[in-house]
Amino acid sequence: MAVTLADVAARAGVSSATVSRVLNGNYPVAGSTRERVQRAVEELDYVVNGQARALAAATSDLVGVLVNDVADPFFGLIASALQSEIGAGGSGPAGGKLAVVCNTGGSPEAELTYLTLLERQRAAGVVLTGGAVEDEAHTAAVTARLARLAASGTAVVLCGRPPLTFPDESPGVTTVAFDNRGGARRLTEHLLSLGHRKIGCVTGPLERSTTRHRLEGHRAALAAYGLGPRTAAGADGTAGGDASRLTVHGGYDRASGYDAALELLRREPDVTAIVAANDTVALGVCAALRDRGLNIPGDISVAGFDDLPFSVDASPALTTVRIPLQEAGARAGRLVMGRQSSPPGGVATIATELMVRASTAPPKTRS
Amino acid sequence: MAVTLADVAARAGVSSATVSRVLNGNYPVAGSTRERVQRAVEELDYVVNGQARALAAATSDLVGVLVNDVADPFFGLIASALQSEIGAGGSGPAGGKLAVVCNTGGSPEAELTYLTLLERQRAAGVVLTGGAVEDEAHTAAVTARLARLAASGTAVVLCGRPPLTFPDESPGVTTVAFDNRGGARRLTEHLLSLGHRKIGCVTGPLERSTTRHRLEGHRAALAAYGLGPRTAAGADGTAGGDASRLTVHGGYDRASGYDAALELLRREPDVTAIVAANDTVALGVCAALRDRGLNIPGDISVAGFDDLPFSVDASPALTTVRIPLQEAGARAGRLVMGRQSSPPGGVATIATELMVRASTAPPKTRS
DNA sequence: CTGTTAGCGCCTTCAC
DNA sequence: GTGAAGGCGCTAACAG
Repeated sequence: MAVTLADVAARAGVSSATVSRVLNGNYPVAGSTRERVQRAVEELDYVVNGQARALAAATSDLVGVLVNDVADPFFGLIASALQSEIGAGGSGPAGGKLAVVCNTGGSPEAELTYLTLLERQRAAGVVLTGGAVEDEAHTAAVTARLARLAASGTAVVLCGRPPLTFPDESPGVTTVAFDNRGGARRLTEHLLSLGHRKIGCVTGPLERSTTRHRLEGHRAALAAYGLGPRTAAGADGTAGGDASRLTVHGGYDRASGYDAALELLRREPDVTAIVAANDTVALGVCAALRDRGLNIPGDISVAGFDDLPFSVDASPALTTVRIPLQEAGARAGRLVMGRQSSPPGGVATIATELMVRASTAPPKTRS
Repeated sequence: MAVTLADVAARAGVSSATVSRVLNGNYPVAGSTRERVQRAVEELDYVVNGQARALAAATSDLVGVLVNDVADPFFGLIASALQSEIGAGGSGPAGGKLAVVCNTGGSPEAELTYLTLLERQRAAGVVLTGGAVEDEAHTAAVTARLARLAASGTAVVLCGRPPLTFPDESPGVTTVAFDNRGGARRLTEHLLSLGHRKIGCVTGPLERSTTRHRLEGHRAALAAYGLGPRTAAGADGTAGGDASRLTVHGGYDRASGYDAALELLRREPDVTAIVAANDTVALGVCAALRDRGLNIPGDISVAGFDDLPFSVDASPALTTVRIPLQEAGARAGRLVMGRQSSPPGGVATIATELMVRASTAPPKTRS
């Protein structure tokens, strides 16, 4: 079948150990011998067997990357930057790993299943991206799994999800977190400062950390303006500011945005602005508003989140909160490769930036 | 360190061979023994060593996916569908492979490098996506490499690139091709039928097969309308239809579209329509036209290609050619897994569909 | 500097 | 049905 180390050794007239040394280059070998070996390798078109090497050396060339869906630009950008970062570099020890991309679809079970598959492969590292599902049992399961991976030498990095707390001392799991809360707060403050008071909120799935953080930021901004949610008792829903009535939950997809916008208009026709769960959802919101004959931002302002590439080309260009996803992905890549030291406390928080564009404007003055 | 088969065997009071048989389930084992083994596995939190298994059984759980860039929705959609297809299914033999995503950035060298890395890993399959670089030496190198991979049992699938011709009998390399030529032709015919005669063409990188095919389709449509490129001799550039002057090459990115549109307007201010290399480029074209104060489609019509998700939300909604990328990716996944038989001739051509939306309209009548 | 010798952890004929 | 033994291809001590 395939040519092996022994074949090369035979052809070069040396022992297989010598060939191994030449290949790995981390051991002194005489120049003439080295050349002979290299020639034999070329002539035989020899390609090392990574699995055998991995088994013998107890190393791995694989790094797992868990994403909800690579087709979603949010994850695509992270995965791309990450892959480029770990794939580059020499074919030596700390360079040239392969990225194993796993679509979990946001399913906790899939997450655990892939974690098992990666553990099977004795992956050199694992990166979990995107918001976490905030279910106690699942969090515990993931924590335990990651602790085990880390303990067995797998580098574990969290990117875009909140840090995990481990029972024992931190097993070296590092986190690249996004400042979703701060970004959301600044975004809502921007709308408030424009004069909006009835701000609809189309959020993501209830159980995800990203959803919660963005919602918290939004509410914090409202509260600072005295528009916090009132206690349910005695609330009659007359005055503006009823946070729960102005909040609609949905998925992180365009269709959810479309539906949620219609629902919002039904509940509160006077809404003057809508903050969406992310840019994709915002596009759905915009489409719904247009279909209703509403002008953006003339009649209603709309804002997204993430600043995905298409946002600037949307109609109108979307006001949003920028997350430097490629930087984050690259950083996660460096961390998982051990090319960059872990930040103090094991958590690096990536700042987010408000991008004011054409989809937000002061509310229409009442006619 | 990690718990091994032997540990499980010891705990269950059986031989390691028996444990192996229980795990793989492809051999008769007594019910009681099986239960004992399974309990031991659970109690010890045993996870098979994929590398050792791969080495011993000469199998692999890895499928390589070469893309230009996963962050590009075109590739992201293919990769996503592919991953979901191969990742699903039981953890048995023909189910549950891991997708190794490799960003080549369109570089021939990177392509070969990753092919080597995947060969190292003895990948179960390899899928090359997107247009090929049409360089003779490189094509030969890739062909040789793929022939070797295929010969050694690796399933090789081409997705979105033209079929390769192998010196010997076809080594079972199957191709999922896109009808770029037909799609481009119908798109340009659409513009011609609207009355356009000076149609600018912003194409992709010269050396890529996708670029060539789309350009061929475009030119075929023009030729059918008697607007083919005139022979250089005696051409004075007066009449419309000078294909080369109306064609600008660039990359497959937004910035290229922006620049190319400006260049096109410089060369030929009377252009009434522009077909772009793909949707991303089209967005750049639209941005440039807007910045020039031109209305789309009032002053100039613009069309894209691929029908990426954001195209429908562009301003105005983009007329484009739809390629069912997820279907293609899923099919490539099934083919590489051997779950679907190869099409006759080894080539399946995916049809493309013209999507007429708001960015194209009849040309403005001369004032 | 180079060859020899053991395994890495698992699968897979063979016997029983 | 189950155990014993050999080997997958390579690396890593250990001698020399």
